[in-house]
Amino acid sequence: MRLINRETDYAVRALAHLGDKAGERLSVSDLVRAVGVSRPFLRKILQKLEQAGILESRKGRGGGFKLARPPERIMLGEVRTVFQGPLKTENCLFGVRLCYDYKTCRLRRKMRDIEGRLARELDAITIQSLQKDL
Amino acid sequence: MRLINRETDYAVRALAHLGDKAGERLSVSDLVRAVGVSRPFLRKILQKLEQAGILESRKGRGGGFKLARPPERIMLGEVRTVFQGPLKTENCLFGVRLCYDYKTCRLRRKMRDIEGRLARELDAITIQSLQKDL
DNA sequence: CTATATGATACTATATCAGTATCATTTTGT
DNA sequence: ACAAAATGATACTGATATAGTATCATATAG
Ligand code: FES
Ligand code: FES
Repeated sequence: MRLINRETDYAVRALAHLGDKAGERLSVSDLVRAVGVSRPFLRKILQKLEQAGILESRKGRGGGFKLARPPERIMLGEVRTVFQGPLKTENCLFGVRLCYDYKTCRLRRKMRDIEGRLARELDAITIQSLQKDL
Repeated sequence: MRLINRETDYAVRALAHLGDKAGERLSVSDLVRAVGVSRPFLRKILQKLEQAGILESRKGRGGGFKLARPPERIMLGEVRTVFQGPLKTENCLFGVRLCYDYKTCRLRRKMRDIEGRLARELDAITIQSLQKDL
């Protein structure tokens, strides 16, 4: 199992690069160079980040993307959720269906605690902490 | 992302049921009843557990499966690894390829720590702790 | 008013997950 | 010996998630 997939990976690299540039707006071309991934794929990723409110975009000549917030307020956990969904499932963390006895299930509580801790740890990593020029 | 998939789920239920029976050998038919999953699928799961050294099997009439170890020495993390592979990847936890600068990568270390903690937490949950008759 | 940039969306390919089917081999009871 | 009852090994199929591409619409600067 991968905790972090390709889209999240590229997203974080792009965000860290934008963080390096201290709030500047960059074009997809700039980011393609920095991240090292195909242009159409990165475009899709950036659009998702924009929809999630992590990036702000501007269309037209001279357009591009900039961070919607300072890099110390963008968390790895949040970025991960955009591309891979939340860690928690609604009812039962353990498989799709319910256990034979949901009410008395001890594992459910334990797994919930573990996933909660994991989520907090992922949220403790900010984009700022991943910038080059720290 | 699911921390635990279906195979691991069913495997744990089967193991917990075997634990309830205190080292008894049970047939697939017994376990199908206890776990509530199709017979061929459970068979595949049990065979993997046998290959992993978590179950012992006996063929032929009156055969079946029993725990290869006491339930307090079978860990959720180990079972999970049988079906979903290890948490850690060799080089870089972050995506498939290396970062632009592997040596100076701060994220790699952080993710390694997080994954390490997660693995320890999963290993702290034993089959015994999930048995009905605790 | 056009070149340049992103927005929206649909499509394709590949990998992983979930589940089924089949035949071989071992063991036990008669 | 032999048939019934069990698991072993393995190949196959369908569904879902991941990874990536392609196309046309829309906004903006000059
Ligand atoms: S109710 Fe889902 S693991 Fe127990
Ligand atoms: S080297 Fe892989 S995340 Fe940095």
